[in-house]
Amino acid sequence: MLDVLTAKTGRAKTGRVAATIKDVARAAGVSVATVTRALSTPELVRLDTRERVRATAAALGYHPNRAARGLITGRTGNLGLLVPDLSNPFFPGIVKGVQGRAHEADHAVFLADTDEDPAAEAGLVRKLAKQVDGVVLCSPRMPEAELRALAGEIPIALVYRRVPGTPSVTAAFLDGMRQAVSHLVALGHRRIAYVGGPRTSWANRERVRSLRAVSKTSGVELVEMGSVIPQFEGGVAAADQVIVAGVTAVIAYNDLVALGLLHRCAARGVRVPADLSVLGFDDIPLGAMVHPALTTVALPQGAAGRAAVDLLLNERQDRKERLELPTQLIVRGSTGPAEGS
Amino acid sequence: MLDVLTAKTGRAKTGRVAATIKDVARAAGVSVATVTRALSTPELVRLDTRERVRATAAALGYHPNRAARGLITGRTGNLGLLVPDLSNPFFPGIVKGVQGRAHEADHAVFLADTDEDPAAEAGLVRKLAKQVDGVVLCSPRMPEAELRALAGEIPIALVYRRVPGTPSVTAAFLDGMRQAVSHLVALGHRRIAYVGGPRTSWANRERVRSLRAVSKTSGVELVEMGSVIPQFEGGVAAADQVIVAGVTAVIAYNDLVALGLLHRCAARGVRVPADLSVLGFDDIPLGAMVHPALTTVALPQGAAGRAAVDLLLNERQDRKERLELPTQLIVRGSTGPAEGS
DNA sequence: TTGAAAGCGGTACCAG
DNA sequence: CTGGTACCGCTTTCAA
Repeated sequence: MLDVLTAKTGRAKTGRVAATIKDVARAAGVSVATVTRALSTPELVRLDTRERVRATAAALGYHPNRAARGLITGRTGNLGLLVPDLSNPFFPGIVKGVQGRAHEADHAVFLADTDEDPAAEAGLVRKLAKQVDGVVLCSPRMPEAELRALAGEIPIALVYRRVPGTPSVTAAFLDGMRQAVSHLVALGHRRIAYVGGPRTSWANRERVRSLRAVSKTSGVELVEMGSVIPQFEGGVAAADQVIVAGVTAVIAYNDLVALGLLHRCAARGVRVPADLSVLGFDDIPLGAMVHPALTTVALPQGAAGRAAVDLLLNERQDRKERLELPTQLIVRGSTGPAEGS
Repeated sequence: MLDVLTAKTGRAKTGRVAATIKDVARAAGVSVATVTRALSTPELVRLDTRERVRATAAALGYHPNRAARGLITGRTGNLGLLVPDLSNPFFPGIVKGVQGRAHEADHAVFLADTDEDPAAEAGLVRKLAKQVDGVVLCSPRMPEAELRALAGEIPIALVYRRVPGTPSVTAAFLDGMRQAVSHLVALGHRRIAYVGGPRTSWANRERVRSLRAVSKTSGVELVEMGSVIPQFEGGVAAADQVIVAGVTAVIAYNDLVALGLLHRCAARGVRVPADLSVLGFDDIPLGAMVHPALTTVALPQGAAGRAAVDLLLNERQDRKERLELPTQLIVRGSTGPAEGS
C-alpha cells in the first residue's frame, strides 16, 4: 500500500500522505464511483464488492475528504458556534451540548469566542460562513438589524436571544423569576434588589421585564441597581451599594455576579443569608462549590446547545421555530429567612 | 449582478447564493485566473485590471471558498484543538489563547471536547485531520504510542504533555513545585500530603516526580494520597483521608481538587489555613473567588495556547521544538503557618 | 500581462 | 450492479 501512495504523489518521504478515493479504488480493483457507493450508499453495491472495498478502505485508513465532498454536495458537515466569553462557566456547558449533539450528527464544530465584543461577532460569523452548514449564536450582543442581515446569508440558530423569524432556543425566564421571587417572599423578603447585566444583553432585558412583572403581582418592592459587567468583578463592585440599599435580598443578573456579591459581603462582614439573601441565575457548577452555596435559577445549558443544533440540522420547513426550555430554582445556602421574620 | 448569480445557479429564489470566482470573472470581464491573481498575487496583474477586479469582487461580496482553495493548495487555514474537559476552567483559558493567536494568523479553529475519554481522542483528531493544517492536543490522555502514530499522520502540537520528537508546550513544574514547597516549609510545614490526578495524566506524573525530588532536598515528609478524578468531587472525596493523615498541609493535583478539599474541610469544621493549609495547581479564576482564596501555582493558559499555535504555524525546520513556560506561585489565603509553629 | 486547461478529492448522473 | 465522466470552486502551470 505504501507503494501505491508514494507512487501516486511522487513523495518518497514517508507514508504520511492520506489515502484518497483513487488509492482505494485501485487497491480494491474497482472504480472510484463504486468506492463512493460502497461507503455512502451500500445498498447499491453487491455484497462482496462492498465488503472488499470497505476492507481496503479500512486497511488504507481512508476517510473521505470532507472539504472535497462539500464542494459538490453543498453541505460541509461543519457547524459554527459563537460565544461571548468562554471564561464564563455558563458557556462551556452550552458548548459541550452543541458539540455532543453535533458529533452525534457527525458534524464538526468551529468555535469562536468574541470576548464580549459585539463588533466582532458579525465578522467572525462571515469568516466561517463558507465552511459551515449553519452557525449557533450564543447570547449574541449585536443589534437586531445586523442579526437579521446575517440570518439572510447563512442558516442561524440563536441561543438565549430571540429575534422574530429566526430559530431560537431560550428558557422560561418569567417562570424562573416567579419561582425565585416566590421563594424569597416565602422567606419573608419584601424589598429586593436587582443587579443587572449588560444593557445590550437580551437576557438581561428579559430578566428585568420578568422581575418587574412578578414584583408587581407579588407585592414586593424592587430596587434596580443598574448594570455591571456580567462577571465576578461586577458583583464585587455592586455589593457595597446593595448593602446600603436597605434590602434583605438581592437577585443578580447571573451566578458570576452573585458570587462577586457573596465575596464582597464576606469581606464586609455582611452575613449571608442571615443579613442578606443572594440569588443568582444560570446554575454554573461553581455555585455549588462555594460556601454558602448559591441559590440560583438553573438555565438549561447542554440541553439548550443540543436543541440549537437540532434546529439547525433538522430540515424543518418552518424556519422560525422557537423553543423555550424550562427553568428551575435550585435552593441552596445563600438564601434564608428575612431578618426579623 | 443578481442576474448573473441566478442565471448561474438557476435558482430564482433570492440573492442568497454566494458569489464564486466565475461570477467575479464574468462581471469584471476577465478570466478566473486573473481574478485569483488580482486577489492573491497582485503584483502579477496590471494596476487597472487589478483594481477593476477588486472592485467587482467587493461589489459582489466575494470571498474565496477556503475549502476549495485548500483542496489544491493543501493548506486549509484551519486548526484543530482537543481538550479533555471544557468544564474544567483551566481549559477555557487555553482555548482562548489558541483562538486568539489563530485568528491573528487568519485561521479558524475546530474545537473538540473529549469528556476525559482517552479512547475518543485519536478518533476525533482523525476526523478533523483532513480539514486542518494541524491540531493542538491539550493534555491528551492517550498512550504515547498512539500519540506518535498520530503525529505521523498530521502536524501536532502538544500542550501540557511531552513526547520525544513532537513539538510541545509545557510549564516548569519542577520549579513551580519548588516554589510551593519552599513556601510551605517557610510556614513551618514538615509533613505534606499530595492528592494526585489521573494516572494517565502526564502532568500528574510530572508533578509527582517533581514533588518527590523537592521533598527530598527540602527535608519534608511526603504523604501520597493516591489518585482522584481531576474535579471538585475528587477533592471532596479525598478530604477525609487527608484530614486523618496527620499532615499540616496538602498539595492538590489541581485547583478544582483543591477547591473540593476546601469545601469538605469547611463542612467538617477543619479550619483552613489554621488547621490545614491547602495549595492547588493551575490558577483558575475560581480560586480567587472563594473564601479563603486559594494559594496556587499558576500555570500559563492563554500563553500556552498561543505558543502551541506558533509551533504549529511557524514553519520551523526543527519540528521537535520544546517550550517550557515559567510557573509562578500565587500566595492567597488558603495557606498559613503550620499549627504550633 | 493574460487566458486556457489541468487537476485537487469527491459525488452524481448516465450508460452499459 | 458497475464504470465513465462532468463538475463543485479554486490555484497553478504553460503558452500566447
